[in-house]
Amino acid sequence: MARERKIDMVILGLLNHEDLTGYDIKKRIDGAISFFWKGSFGNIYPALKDMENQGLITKRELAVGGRDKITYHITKSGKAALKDWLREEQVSNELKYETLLKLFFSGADSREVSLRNIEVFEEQIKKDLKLLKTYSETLEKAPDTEDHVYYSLTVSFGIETYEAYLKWCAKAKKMLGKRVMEIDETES
Amino acid sequence: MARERKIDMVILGLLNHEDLTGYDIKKRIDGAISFFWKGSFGNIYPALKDMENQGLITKRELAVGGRDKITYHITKSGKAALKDWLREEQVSNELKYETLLKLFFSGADSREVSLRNIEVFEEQIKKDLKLLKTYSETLEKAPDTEDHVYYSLTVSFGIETYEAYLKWCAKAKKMLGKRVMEIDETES
DNA sequence: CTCGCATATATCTATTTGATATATCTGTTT
DNA sequence: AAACAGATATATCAAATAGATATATGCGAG
Repeated sequence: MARERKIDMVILGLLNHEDLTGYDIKKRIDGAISFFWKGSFGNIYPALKDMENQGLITKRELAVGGRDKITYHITKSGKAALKDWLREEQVSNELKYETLLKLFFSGADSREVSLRNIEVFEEQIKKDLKLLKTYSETLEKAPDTEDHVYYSLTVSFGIETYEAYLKWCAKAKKMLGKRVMEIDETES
Repeated sequence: MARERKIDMVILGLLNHEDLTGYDIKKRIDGAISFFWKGSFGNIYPALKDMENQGLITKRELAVGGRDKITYHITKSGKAALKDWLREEQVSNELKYETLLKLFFSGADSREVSLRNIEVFEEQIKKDLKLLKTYSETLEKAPDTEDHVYYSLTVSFGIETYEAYLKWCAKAKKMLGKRVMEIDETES
């Protein structure tokens, strides 16, 4: 990896909206963002420390009801770093789909196993698509602000691709299922 | 991460077909597989060592023309491990798209910047889609074997999703472009 | 014959992942 | 009011991955 810590940009992007604790940041990432990016405490907390040292964010320790709580705030330098990143043309877009990996090597086992793997994938996608559609419906009722345009575009990206996945699932099941039938016929 | 090293399964899947060197494995991963999985020397070579110790693969040192070359061969135990993995229902399917991350935080900059980011994405997808279609054409001319079915399914997955991406790009550009025009009109 | 590129193995650091440790706060149940 | 489950909150650890680099040989073009 090396060179550019992407979690920094996620954090800056979130703090650009509102001050947050590390825990809050994790919750935000686990929401709508999780469809295209992930984050864990294991990289959020160290990143917050580093970024504070670099002056991209500032710390505010609060004792809310006797409980420790560290809120972070984006600085001017942090906002500049966020903009610099947005304007960088080099991006990394990667798919990491174990289902496809399994399918690619499925010659090592029976068609039933491949079909089951496609079904598992299909079930997951259907569930996620349902969730995305609730996001979409909520958006339709919300006021048409500038931020909503971008949020809405990422949601529609998810919906379009997941619908394409489902179409592919149907085709794949048909292709593998047909052969299963043909073999059945030959065997009978 | 911990728990299950996925690179092991990629290696077993490849070795299930033919004996390969670490370098060969890297080349295979950088081919069609790279659309849904990645691998680096930094995890391939250590994995090969570990898996040999575990008895999943065996080493064959060859001195081809005085040059060192270590070929690996899958064992019965390795084949069993590959099957076990194929039959495991729990999978991890993740998208990691920096373009969507940028779009999500695009409220921090101008519409021109967002539009440019979508264009960069679109260009990359068009290039990749072209490559996928050459894979697809090659496949059509090839004999209709069992392994080709699975390879063909992964290729068609890529084609379908990339076409959905392009449709979304057109929609997104329209949505952002329109607003740019509206602002232009207000300003003039 | 030498320059550049492909082959080949290997290692290093930075980063990410996933799990876990620790402790407090809050709401519900008995 | 005690007991408990679950959410909040920070933090760290080991394992895995990414990306770069080091090193050396083979091979084909000019």
